[in-house]
Amino acid sequence: MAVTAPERAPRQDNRRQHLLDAAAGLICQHGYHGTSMRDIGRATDMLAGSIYYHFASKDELLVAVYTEGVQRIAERVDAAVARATVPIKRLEAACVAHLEMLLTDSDYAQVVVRVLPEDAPAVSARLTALRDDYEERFRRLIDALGLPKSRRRYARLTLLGGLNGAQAWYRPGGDSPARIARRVLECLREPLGVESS
Amino acid sequence: MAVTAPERAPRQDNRRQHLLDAAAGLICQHGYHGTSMRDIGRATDMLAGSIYYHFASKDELLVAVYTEGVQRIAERVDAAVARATVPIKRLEAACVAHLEMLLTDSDYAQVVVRVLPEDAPAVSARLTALRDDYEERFRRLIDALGLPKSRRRYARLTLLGGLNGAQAWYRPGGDSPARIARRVLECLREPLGVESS
DNA sequence: CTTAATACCAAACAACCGTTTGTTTTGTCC
DNA sequence: GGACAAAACAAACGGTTGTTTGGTATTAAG
Repeated sequence: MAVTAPERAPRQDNRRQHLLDAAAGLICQHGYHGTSMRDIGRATDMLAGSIYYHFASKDELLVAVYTEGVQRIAERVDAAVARATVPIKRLEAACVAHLEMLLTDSDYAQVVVRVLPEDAPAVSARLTALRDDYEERFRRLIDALGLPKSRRRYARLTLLGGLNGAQAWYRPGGDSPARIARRVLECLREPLGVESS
Repeated sequence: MAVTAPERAPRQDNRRQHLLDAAAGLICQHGYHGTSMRDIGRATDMLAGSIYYHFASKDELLVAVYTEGVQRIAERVDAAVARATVPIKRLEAACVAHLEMLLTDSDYAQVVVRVLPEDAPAVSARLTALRDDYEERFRRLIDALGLPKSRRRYARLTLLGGLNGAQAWYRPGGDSPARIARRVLECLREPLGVESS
């Protein structure tokens, strides 16, 4: 084999990660429209214009944060799920990992839940696809429970709605994310049951 | 009693309502930061500056929309609840009314769920108070079910999370809002139950 | 040492933002 | 019809937005 082009090694692009971190932190605090390129620049000690060396546009920066968010939370959930074998325990592990990331461990994950795809119309389809890709995991976990098919869809949507809703009211002093996750799941496992019909 | 000042009748201020309607529609579509005063002006055939005759600021306009949103959805929910007597049926009626308003009948209600109070820091406390005031109804409806006290809080949060989450995935062609509401509530009433622990 | 890509700065761009000001139109009462 | 407030316009304010452009150190390979 001929020695192919040596391809000069690029400098280690560690500022790009710095940019993503700052963007994730600011966007999850102030929302997408509430965060300006200059805000992100200030947080990374560079000028707003310089960001365009790393990302083509603000929308593309959002897509990058979103992508990393999905990847990070998916990784953690997958690892947690793998540690259990009984289907309901696997689902519980997923809920706990999901909420721990969402509420305390990752600004990235928070961006995925907080930023609506419609906030960036030019890339909304890609954002939606990313989120769907993640939520697919929960579909499979719930399928494994053996519920009647007609109930699976709503079990998933209610569960995720209940979990993600915690973002709106969670405060660090109260119940831990893991406890919240288990109690929300408990709501779906133990019937409200009282007087019938 | 002396005849008090006649107080010339103000013109019927129907443009104010027009403004509120337009603001509700635009904000629920594009979010608070995604809607400009000029957008609202365009939708009401007036100039952005003219809006300031009716509202002191953009934030105050949001508060007005929010207030009307809470009032409208609360009215409808209260009326629906009053038609039933059995506690679980009263809760079901509330869920159905809530989702019908949220998904099809009222841009105002959608604003209340979609706009985070932190989007307008100067008035966030007032927005939060308005929302809490509304959700208090669900607390009372769930209290009436006679659940153990420790479960009431999470039942409420999971239920509202599940219902409001529908805003993210609902599309007019599928299940009706009323059906969605009943199926979400069903998720909390019928145990997921399968293999135990 | 030359060459060239990397990774940034400095400055400007046009467009838009929420808001204010002064003026004009519109409607209603006496 | 003259007075007067309500309700709008027209135009600007200062500031911010996302983005572009041109230049410039830094680095590494040939």
